[in-house]
Amino acid sequence: MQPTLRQLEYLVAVADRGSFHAAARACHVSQPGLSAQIQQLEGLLGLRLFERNRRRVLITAEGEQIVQRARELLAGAAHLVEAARVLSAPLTGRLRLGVIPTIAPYLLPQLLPRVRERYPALRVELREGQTAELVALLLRGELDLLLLALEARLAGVESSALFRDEFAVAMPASHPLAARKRLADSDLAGESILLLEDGHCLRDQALAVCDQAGVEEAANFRASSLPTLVQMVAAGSGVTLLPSLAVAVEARAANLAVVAFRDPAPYRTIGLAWRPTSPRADEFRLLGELMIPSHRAD
Amino acid sequence: MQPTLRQLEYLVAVADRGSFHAAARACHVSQPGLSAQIQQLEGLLGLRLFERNRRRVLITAEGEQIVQRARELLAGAAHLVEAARVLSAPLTGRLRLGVIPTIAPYLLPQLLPRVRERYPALRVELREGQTAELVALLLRGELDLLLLALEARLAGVESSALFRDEFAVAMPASHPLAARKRLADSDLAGESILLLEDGHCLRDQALAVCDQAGVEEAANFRASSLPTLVQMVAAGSGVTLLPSLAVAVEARAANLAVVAFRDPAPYRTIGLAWRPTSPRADEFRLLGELMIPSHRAD
DNA sequence: GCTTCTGATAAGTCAAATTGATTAAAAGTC
DNA sequence: GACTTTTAATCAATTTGACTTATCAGAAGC
Repeated sequence: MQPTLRQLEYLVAVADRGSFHAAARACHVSQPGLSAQIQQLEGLLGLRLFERNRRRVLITAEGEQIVQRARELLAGAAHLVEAARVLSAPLTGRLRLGVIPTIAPYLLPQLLPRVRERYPALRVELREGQTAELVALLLRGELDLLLLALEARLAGVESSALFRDEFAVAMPASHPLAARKRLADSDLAGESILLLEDGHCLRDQALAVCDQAGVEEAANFRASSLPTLVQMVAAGSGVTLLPSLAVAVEARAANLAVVAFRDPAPYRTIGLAWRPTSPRADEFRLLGELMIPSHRAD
Repeated sequence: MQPTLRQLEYLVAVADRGSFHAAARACHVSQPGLSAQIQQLEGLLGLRLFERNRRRVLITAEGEQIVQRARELLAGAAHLVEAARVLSAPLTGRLRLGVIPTIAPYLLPQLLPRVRERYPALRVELREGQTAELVALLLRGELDLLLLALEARLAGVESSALFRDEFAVAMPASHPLAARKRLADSDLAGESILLLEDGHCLRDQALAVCDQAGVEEAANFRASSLPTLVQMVAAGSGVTLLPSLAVAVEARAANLAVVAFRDPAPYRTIGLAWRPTSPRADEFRLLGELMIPSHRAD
């Protein structure tokens, strides 16, 4: 014979709360009803799941193991239902999206209206944060999907690349290199390079480019955001690397020049990430198509 | 809301058999009862799982995906029940054990009586075969547990080492080395080494030892079993490597001498292997304790 | 000693799964 | 072309079993 999912729900509820009464309340059933189901489950499995001391409920060692399996099973059932919902109506309901600060202000203004138009039943809830924080929230189940740079260390998540975002060099308009059409890594030699503060994955990627070019970061200066960084560059404090995504917006600053690298230009990879167990992976790939620039352009 | 496990069982049955009638028969319910449950499931999930043509049942693309998840869920439920059975009464019921031919005749005669004595409710069903064949059977679910040498390529299984089985050198009693107490690798130089035929993992391990010792296999001879190999050695055709496990039995051959290697002697690792998803892993480790020589000796 | 927890028990209720009989449609058979 | 067979759906009746309320017995706190 087989236990029912409901019995397993009750089991997990009692294990979580350490009380039949509290568990019954949480499951919206009466305590005797829940007790009966637990007893039936114990009979079915042939072992005692709880020690009842008249005063306190203690889970047995065997019960602990069964509870763990029950949790996985219930999660699987929830995923099945969620997968069905996705299949019957993809991209509807709530989608909690995390975006890093060096993407959000540049991609979202074009993206969100397109999403609203294409998937009007999708309710996007945004959260801006740095990669490490977003990944932690994703794995804890407080976010559904991340939009970020895939070069960062992404442990325990599944991801899909969307497009390359090439770096360019931003400098004061008066800078000697400002008149050049294209730059090589080596042209940066001797420049004072300004970067974002710690924690931004863009900082790490820019540092990697500097490493390769043999340039060092300017001491005593780290900006907390890209707009600030650009202002400092425009004010003549140095040069910086700017992702193409940000150029259209940030290059409007007065006294700023932006010059691209020669091919092959350094780049970061913009992509999506989700929990490997998420039943919505197909949905996310579909949504990703809206985010690719060639699609935005049409 | 949540589907019930029973509904998922019915779903899988219909998907497997392509017929409501056949599925109902297999589930021991009436066809209307099963139909009703499938309809309810479709309503619950909000999608059509089957296309009914009045004549033939076709599963939809969405249904296919749900069925796959349902299968996993049902397997998980079965594993939970199985785990409970193991917890309440470990080492009872049927255990289908696969053993390789270079272990079976030497370890089982002592092991099986001990198992019968210690776990009288355990019904051991034996199957002898080479590693590759046994692993395939294990993964297909036709065996529960393997007893073999862990040096072999074991993909997709979980394993646990039991003990080291050191190699010794078997030779004709008249051989010049037969009088030595211990041998080094280098003493084998110039010898004609006889080995088992292809497919035996013991052959690969012995070859590795020969490689290290710089000795080559004798051409034109490969034995199909250890006893044959030992007979050939006793008849003067050459020398061979014999695992300690086999020495007690095989060294009884007339005109045969067996000499151990100096420390560190080459060895193979005898261990157990099972499916990573098997709920009986704890049980297997328990059984493994009976197989360790120090335990056999008491 | 009283109250107030705890979980187990008993009896009755009710929703829902199931059954058997039947129907409608499609495909094969003569 | 009429007949048989087989399909899944439908309907009414039945049974099952999860659920409820009311109650009990033991343990702890005041």
